[in-house]
Amino acid sequence: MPELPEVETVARDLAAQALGRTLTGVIKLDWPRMIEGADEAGFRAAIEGRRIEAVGRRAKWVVITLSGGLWLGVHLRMSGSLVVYDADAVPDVHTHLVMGLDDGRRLWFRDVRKFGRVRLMDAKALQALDDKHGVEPLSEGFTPERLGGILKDRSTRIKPLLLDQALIAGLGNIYVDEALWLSRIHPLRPAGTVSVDETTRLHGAIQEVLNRSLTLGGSSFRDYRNGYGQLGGNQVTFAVYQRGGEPCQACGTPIQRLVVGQRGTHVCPTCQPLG
DNA sequence: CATTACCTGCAA
DNA sequence: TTGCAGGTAATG
Repeated sequence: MPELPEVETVARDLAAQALGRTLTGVIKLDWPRMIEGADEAGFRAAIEGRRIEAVGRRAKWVVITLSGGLWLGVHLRMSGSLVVYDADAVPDVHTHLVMGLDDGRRLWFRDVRKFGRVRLMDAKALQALDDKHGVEPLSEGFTPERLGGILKDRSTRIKPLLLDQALIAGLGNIYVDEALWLSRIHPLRPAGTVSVDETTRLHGAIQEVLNRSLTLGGSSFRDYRNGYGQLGGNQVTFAVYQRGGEPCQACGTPIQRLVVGQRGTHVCPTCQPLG
């Protein structure tokens, strides 16, 4: 899914629409396997009557703070969306969870591929979620030096390393390919061979591609929708992602598609030399 | 480190 | 019909 800019956009959209609202209960739940942290009955009972006190993001999780010390974590994985609709909207077969709000509107979780998850958490589970994720790449703590420390002495190829949520939280396949192109680093480079200059470029490129996408409301490659059900606008800015065969916008060389760590990967062989 | 599994839809 | 899709966890 949705990587950091998309999840952040959804969280902001939900905050704008549902902050202070109370959940009246579960209106539809037809795929109980997506619920974690409680069984179906427990989940239904737990959310009813809870007020939405905050909506934020950690890594690729939307984190909804409920009254009474309970949190809902929503992971959209590949195809999920989390949207507020009016009461008269009719959920389709892919909408697996609908929760009522006390103003009559409804919060839908839709997920064609059913990989997404809704996790009911207490304070301890929330802490565990936080602990298993690495530095937020748009936070003050993410400095070029911090990135250098993550890359240092590692023989792992740079792309799978950047996708490791335990090290840096929120990057996915799109923004890793885009950031590596922008910093002119080949995805197969062993992380430890990336120079200080390149690390500085990569740090700036990661923040640039994420911030650009945030400004445009995220990238709708396929299923992504924001918290209003609308498409994002950042997909038109892709330099390499899903552009295999097209000329590199910097040098004209055809963009190559390869597979790295089982993921489709897009690279300009001229701008991002391997050897 | 690589492979498999989880699911469905869509384009080639 | 086959392969591919933005993610992650579990398993050799």
